Amino acid sequence: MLSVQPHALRRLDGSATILRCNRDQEIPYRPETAGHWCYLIAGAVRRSTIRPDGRRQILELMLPCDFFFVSDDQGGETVEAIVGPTVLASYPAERVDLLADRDRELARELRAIMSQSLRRTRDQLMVLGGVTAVEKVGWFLLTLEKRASDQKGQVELPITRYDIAEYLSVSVETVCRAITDLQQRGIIALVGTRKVKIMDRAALEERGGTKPQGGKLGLIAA
Amino acid sequence: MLSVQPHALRRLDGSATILRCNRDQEIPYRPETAGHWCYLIAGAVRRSTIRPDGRRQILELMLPCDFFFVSDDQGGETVEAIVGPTVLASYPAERVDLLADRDRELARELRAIMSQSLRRTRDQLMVLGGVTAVEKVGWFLLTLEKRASDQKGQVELPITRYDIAEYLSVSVETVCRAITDLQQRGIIALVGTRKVKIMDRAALEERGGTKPQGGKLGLIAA
DNA sequence: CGGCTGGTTGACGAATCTCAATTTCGGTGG
DNA sequence: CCACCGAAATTGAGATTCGTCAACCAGCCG
Repeated sequence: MLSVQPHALRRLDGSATILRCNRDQEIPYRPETAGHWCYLIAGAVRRSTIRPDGRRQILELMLPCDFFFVSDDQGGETVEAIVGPTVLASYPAERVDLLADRDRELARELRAIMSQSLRRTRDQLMVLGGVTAVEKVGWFLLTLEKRASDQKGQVELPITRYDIAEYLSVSVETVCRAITDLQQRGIIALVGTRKVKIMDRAALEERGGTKPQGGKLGLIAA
Repeated sequence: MLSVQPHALRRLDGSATILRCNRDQEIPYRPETAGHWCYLIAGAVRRSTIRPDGRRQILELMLPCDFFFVSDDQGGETVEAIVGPTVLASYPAERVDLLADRDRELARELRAIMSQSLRRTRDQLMVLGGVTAVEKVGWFLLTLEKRASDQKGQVELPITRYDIAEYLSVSVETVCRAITDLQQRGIIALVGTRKVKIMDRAALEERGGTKPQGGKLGLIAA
């Protein structure tokens, strides 16, 4: 995942296939490939897995301009579109590998992409780890604002409460209660059910604690 | 992190520096570098971060034969030895990058390493996510057995209960209680406090649910 | 209008955290 | 070799948070 399109990756454009997906539809792939890299153009995508107890855990959330890899054998993971029309560009892994073999810049950017994906996963891990439900939701809102700020201080929620719950590993009800709580304390304000205004960022960061470090793109910043 | 030393990485040996660390000592680095890759020879290493509430979260646990990256600017993360004498080989990032530019096989192996690190982090994330404390500990024991099996069905715990607690995001007391519980049900047996025999693997996997997928090394298995 | 999905709120119980006390283990010095 | 010390490990009791179950509201679409 990467929010800034690195320029070396542009050289892949020639081998791109445009995919359009509906809601809850798995990202398609051609069985003859070893997987493919995707660049998300519009919509939202989740990488998720099912727990033995039947609940779903969202492992990664992709938003427009993110770059990510989809293996054909996800080993229990599924990658699917979450919202209405989701559009993405797909690049066969073989071709990417071949290009990277000859293009050192591309190779480094691929490492940078994975590095950032790793960083985000670690951030998510830290949040799941311990903080309270309100803090989890607060962190989620801040993260989302950094990644997909509608306007400064305003976030359009691209996903349902259920998805948020599965992303943060809490029950839907708890997500609702947390949002309500933040609202009543004047830290956020809801516009409809899918748009959030951040009224008191400091409080949100303090409670959420974990200032999500959106992350510059270090060259191999693990 | 990688438990199998890929052979292309051997070509780095020329530029290796051997580091020896004591317990709780941060992995040293030279300020003039952009970071370094490390190959853990003996001991154990943790990558951790401090939560706003003061608690520490272990984000990654490195065991002998693991390969991992240490950035000089960890952005709040620290990487340090956990046990007595920890020995590792260090390779400056610049040199690795330069070599990877010319060595496609090395470049691919680097991607594979990061890919596995990502997979493990996702596994950990999933465990933190929802399961009960007993299941967390069970999963941890199984994972550890796969990565560092003393003998089959026997695990030497390289780290303290406190570290386990910080890795699994539960309190130390809860870790103890979980271990006691597993013992009383005959699923595991303790030999001293730092060695565990797995008596009933099936039960452990079932309860722990999440069968930790130690992970073969797919070439770019994201 | 009726059904359905998504969202919200309340009450209750279970699991975990916190605080506190106690025991075990390892090493260190006499 | 033994006594002693501190860190690690364990156990208990009470407080708190969160999940579950259940009811209810609000758009949306046929």
